[in-house]
Amino acid sequence: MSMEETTSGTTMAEEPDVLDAAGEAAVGAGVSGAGNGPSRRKLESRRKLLTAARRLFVERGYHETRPQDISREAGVGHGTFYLHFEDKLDCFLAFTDEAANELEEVLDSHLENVGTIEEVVRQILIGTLEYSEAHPGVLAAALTDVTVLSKGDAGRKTAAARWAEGWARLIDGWKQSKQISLDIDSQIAGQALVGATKQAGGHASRMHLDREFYIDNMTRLFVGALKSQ
Amino acid sequence: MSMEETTSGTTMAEEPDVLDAAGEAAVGAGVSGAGNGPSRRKLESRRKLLTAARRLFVERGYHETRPQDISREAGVGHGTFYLHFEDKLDCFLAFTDEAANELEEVLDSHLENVGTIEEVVRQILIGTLEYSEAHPGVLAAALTDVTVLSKGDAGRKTAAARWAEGWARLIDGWKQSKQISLDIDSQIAGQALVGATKQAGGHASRMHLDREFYIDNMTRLFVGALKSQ
Amino acid sequence: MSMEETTSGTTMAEEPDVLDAAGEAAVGAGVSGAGNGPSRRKLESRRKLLTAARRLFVERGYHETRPQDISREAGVGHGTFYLHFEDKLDCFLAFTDEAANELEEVLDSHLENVGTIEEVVRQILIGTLEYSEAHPGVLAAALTDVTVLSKGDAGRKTAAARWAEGWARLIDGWKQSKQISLDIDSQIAGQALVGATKQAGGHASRMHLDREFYIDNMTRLFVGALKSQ
Amino acid sequence: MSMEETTSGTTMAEEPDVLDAAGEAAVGAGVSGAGNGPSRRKLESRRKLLTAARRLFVERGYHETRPQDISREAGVGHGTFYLHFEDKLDCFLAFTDEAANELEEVLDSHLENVGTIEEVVRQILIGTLEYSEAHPGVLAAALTDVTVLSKGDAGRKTAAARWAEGWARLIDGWKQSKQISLDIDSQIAGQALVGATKQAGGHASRMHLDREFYIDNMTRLFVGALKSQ
DNA sequence: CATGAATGAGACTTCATTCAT
DNA sequence: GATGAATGAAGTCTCATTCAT
Repeated sequence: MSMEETTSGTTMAEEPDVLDAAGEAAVGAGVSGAGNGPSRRKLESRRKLLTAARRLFVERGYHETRPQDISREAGVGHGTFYLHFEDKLDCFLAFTDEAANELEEVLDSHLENVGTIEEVVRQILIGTLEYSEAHPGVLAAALTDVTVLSKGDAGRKTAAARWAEGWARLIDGWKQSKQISLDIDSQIAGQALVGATKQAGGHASRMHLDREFYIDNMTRLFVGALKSQ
Repeated sequence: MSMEETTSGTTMAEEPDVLDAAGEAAVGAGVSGAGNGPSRRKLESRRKLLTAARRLFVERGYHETRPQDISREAGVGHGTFYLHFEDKLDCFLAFTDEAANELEEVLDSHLENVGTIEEVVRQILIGTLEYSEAHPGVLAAALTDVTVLSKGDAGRKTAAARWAEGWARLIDGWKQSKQISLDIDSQIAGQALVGATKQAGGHASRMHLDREFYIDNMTRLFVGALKSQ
Repeated sequence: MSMEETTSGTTMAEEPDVLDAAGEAAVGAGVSGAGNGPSRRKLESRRKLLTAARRLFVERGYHETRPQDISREAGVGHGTFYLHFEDKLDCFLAFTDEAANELEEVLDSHLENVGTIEEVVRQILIGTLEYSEAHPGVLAAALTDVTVLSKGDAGRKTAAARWAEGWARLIDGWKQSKQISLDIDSQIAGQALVGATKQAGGHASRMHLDREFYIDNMTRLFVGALKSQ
Repeated sequence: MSMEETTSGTTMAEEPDVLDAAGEAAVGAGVSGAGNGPSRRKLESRRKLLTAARRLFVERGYHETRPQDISREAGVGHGTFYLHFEDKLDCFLAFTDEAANELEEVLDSHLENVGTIEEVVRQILIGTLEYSEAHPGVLAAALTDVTVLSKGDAGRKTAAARWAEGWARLIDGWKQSKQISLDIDSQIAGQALVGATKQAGGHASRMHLDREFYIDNMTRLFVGALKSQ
């Protein structure tokens, strides 16, 4: 399961690819050389903002979080926010993207050397649960649907869409290897599994369900759904 | 599958059981006699507001709809809104409740004389799709999660919760009649099915998927999930 | 010299045409009857805002005056401003319009029973000066050019344009009655006279020039210009 | 007609009188020897900024132009702006001054070997029009009144004031040589002519009036005004 | 019961200017 | 000298709710 990067209005490498080997040797005025990406300072600001944004979007939700709250939480000036993000939505999508990347990484690591459908499904559920426990509320917040809000950003993919596509790719693989019926539409199934995970996961978290119990149940449901017929 | 009425800050019969026998009685003082229910005039206002609210919540979403818009669309004064609803959220929940009632009615009618699990599942999906086509966007809007927003209304049940409970009741029945495994937790499964329906339904609608294709696929997935093991 | 009303985004009668003869007899809920213009209360708010706007636009200029300053000065809430004016520019144009109307009235009263070109010119200058002394700074502020700022309001006429048209109409009359040369273009001359008045008037005010001296000089210049050839 | 240089917060020769004999002398420390004027590098930056400022002030107006825009348009860093100008107003006044100098030069060249009042007036109008056509919008922008904005710069003369003084000097000359009446106040007349030119010129430009037509009309008006009585 | 004007906290965003590099 | 990231006060405008009529 893999999720590709989505385009962003203010995309930016999360970390400088390489720190200037010898910054002080730089050509002109002692700043960084020409053609460099964003400076270390700028990246630090962005990181602070993104961290603060995550905390607040998770705690309060999109609509209850104001850009100036994010700035204050990040310890930077109000205006700095708009230096790094076009607007509030751009910031939210950056948060969403980051969360999707992190989850993807966790899931990828859980999927090494895993064979059967059941194993894969179980590992995805375990990975998701682990991520949820390590970052409580992040997935729920990142899956918030803000498509209605988008104006020009309509092109940017939601976390849910990315996740559904990941499932769809797995399902297509299983169809090709004849492990599941060709009658299953990978898109529909992918969407359904994401929706089920989101809703049931929220329920499990609210109800403090037993971890094993939840995983076992969901695995059974998902495998049953996929292996149907 | 049935969904009970949820409590509302300003609950009120959706339709007057009986129209005032003598309309002119309301003209004079504008208030009907003591002990009476709400007057016809008041009910008409509420109906106009609720109809307008539905249209706007569906078209624009919760956050993009202002009470003033609802009042104008309803053709009543801005202040009238607050005679009928405690606040904007109360109005939204009234809309949500109404939609859930309508869907429940449709589903109930689809479930008369239906026997096998597969038939039930298929009829629920068909009923849901029919409702969605008759009232485009209403389900998506009604399933909007506003739990973050609720202050004192935390007790009111969301449409999704009501729907999940409906599924859970069905599942418990199937478990009792040994049609499906006792290992399936009805709460988890109910939540999962609702989540899957919501997400995949939105996908199908966005993609204009073929009706039969969607129903067949979803039925297979759901039945497979429930009959697993 | 007369200036017609220009259209406004939020045009509104300055005063209620007639007060309801018997307001308490009104049909419905005891408010004003159907089809009425704005209520007395609303007109009072608008008046307070317009008076405050005038004072501030005159004292500080357009760019240095904020809507919330106007609201505070008017003693109404910040939001009330936007109940009466689409935006700051709309408010400025309302001020501008009002000033033009007032000046027009003064000039019209000065132009009754005035015959020769010289008399007319002198009376216009005197009237303008009187208005300027009665309302110091208002003309200068109202003649501020904000055309660059307008977006959709491009159609609204500036005070300067209205004034220039007034001159042009007079000039056309003099041409018809053969009092001045047909070679004079009334539009160009009208614009030139307005520009001259504005600039020289500002100078006179800044320098505290003697009233008679200023009027005599300007009259001579204007009459000379018009009677040229 | 001549206009003297006005004092500026960051006055600086418009062009280096002599280019640094040895450009490489500036490379090393980036600062030329003690007692030298500004280095070539600095002057180049200032020129780029002033050129960009002119374009933007003309296209967008004072308030719609931000120092950052000017810097970007000039291709220099945002901070560089403040190395060359005290603030935005200082930059605007530098632009204004430059435009006034250019116009003055054009007018001076048009006034060589010109005798009669009518010839002088006509040549001034022609020169102004030529300048306006060569630099569209520059005069209008440079005549923008920013006196309200000035804080400590109250002493700096506006372009309009300089221009009016030019006219006044001419008028005083004509009075001395008895070509026009001694009753004409040169200050008032100068201001009036500048105002007339500004307003009517704007009108002509907006309406795309015929060049000859405009010049003829204005000449007649101005000469008539000056020769009055 | 109905109205719609009024409210004011607060939303999002900009921008002239400073300052560390 | 030059840079551009950072700043935060200030700007315009909105909107859920109240209240006088």
